[in-house]
Amino acid sequence: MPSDAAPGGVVGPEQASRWAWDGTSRWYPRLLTDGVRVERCLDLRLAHRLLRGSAYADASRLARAPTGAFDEAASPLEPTPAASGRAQPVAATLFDVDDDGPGEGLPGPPVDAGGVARPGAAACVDEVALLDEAIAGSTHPGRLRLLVAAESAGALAAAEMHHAGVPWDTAEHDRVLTDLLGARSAGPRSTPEARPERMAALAAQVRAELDAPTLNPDSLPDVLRALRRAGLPATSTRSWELRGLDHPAIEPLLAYKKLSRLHSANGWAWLDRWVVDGRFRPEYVVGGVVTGRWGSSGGGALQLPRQIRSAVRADEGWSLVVADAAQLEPRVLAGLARDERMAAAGNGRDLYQGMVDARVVDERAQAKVGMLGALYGGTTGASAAVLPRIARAFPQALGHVEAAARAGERGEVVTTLLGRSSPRPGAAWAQVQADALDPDASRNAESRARAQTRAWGRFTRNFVVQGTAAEWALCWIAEVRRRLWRLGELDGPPGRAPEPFARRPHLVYFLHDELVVHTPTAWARVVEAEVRAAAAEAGRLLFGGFPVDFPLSVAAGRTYADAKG
DNA sequence: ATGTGGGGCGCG
DNA sequence: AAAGCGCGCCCCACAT
Repeated sequence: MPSDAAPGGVVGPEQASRWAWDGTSRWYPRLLTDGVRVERCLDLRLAHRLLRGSAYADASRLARAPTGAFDEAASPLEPTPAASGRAQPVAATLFDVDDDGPGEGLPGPPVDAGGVARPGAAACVDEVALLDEAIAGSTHPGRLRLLVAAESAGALAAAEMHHAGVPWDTAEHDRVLTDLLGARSAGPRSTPEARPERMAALAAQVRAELDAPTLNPDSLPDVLRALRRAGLPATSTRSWELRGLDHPAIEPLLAYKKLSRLHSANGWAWLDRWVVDGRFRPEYVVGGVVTGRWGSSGGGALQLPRQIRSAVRADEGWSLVVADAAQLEPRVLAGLARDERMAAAGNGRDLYQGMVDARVVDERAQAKVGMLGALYGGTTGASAAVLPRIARAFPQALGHVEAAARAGERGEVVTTLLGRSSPRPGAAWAQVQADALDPDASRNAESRARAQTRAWGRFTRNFVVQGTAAEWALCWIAEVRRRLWRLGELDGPPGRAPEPFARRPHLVYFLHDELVVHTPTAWARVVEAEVRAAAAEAGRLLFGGFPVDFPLSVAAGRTYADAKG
């Protein structure tokens, strides 16, 4: 169906229809371009990938099915040829569903299978049945339904954030760059002359101090050679290693590297390429990370350095509400492991401070570093030193991640709360293990195998926590999205945000445990309350009545930097 | 010329 | 101060 026949009557919040399509990123952008917002969907590709890999559904027909169209990543549709002035046919299939909440049921039979489908409307219908069967026959149907619904809702949110864009103050960005880097150079790109003023000056200083007139400070071998020639025991050019060296070239070199990073990653070239009409529009890749976190492609959306966050600026009369979940991963672990003492330490307060108050550790910093060590599998330094105290205080929680690590070391699969399973180690992994078992194996082969085993254990240890935290975050963003839309439209003139968000608070940025809402300033307090309520709801969806809470730090401001305080 | 891999560093 | 997890992107060096 052409986009002007897009589902006018089926997308309002009072409607209960759900799109089932082979890729939200493929179909939703053009609906949004037409100002159409979809309340709910089932993303068949995302669901397929999740369910096929889930240990909860490993006995399903789906788990044994040969790979097919739904195993590949969704490719975006070709842009509509401008000349035709018409949208391509929509291949998604519309299903009628009961008015149940997310996770309470997959769509029923199709009532409208319109248009040309790739992989085909009929294939979509079959796929829905296959997925439904896999869920129904799984060990945890409720969890998998929730996961599929949350992942699909996340895909909608991701497309909407791309559509709305992050409001960007180009002049402020330019000011920051000029401030730090000095005047922009007029020299041709990819030549030393292209370096901004301050970078060029620092480069000259480094060359002088190292007596290396042609040194390129961007070249590792160059820098290493020059440092060695100056009698310094450098083995790399990592900042923290350089910091330990005593030589007049070090300070300008470190300063150069810092500026160079800003210039190359988020400098004027980035601004020209990624900010259009005052909006930064990154591509989010839902489920792009093994653990279920989102990835991004283009513009480094998930690595916006603090230095330039003052350039993220709400439109006139609008504000940014920035919320982040405090100590999300340890709290998720407390819920996952049903560790009541650990949950209690974080109840209504900073979890790390709670650990000090409960005399688990002496200082907040110890709590933080020790907890990170527990989550990541740290074995050295200050982290390892406090780990035993944390293990004594929270045996349930620590036992949970230890068990995940041991399973990984045995080459087994581990699974998040809602059912995302870790990949199995690859063929290379097995080969290294086999080599070590060979009677003639060298010391080297054995230690390589041991190191690899431990590394995979650290991966699976972290997987269950990071992955479940990602599930909490998906539920959070899905709830926020739903609640914001329910607030309705503000009276008065539309803002600069594109329809359908011109008069509505809307999500513009998401970063693992943090989100940003762009809202008319008059609504900032309301938005804040909704974002908090959504976090509480996410906790209930994952952990039911288990008493673990998820406090947020929330602030409103004109810029991202202001709101972060 | 173009692709690939590693070092390095930004984010959580 | 980093380490222990997960990413993306830059530059350079080196392969083709």
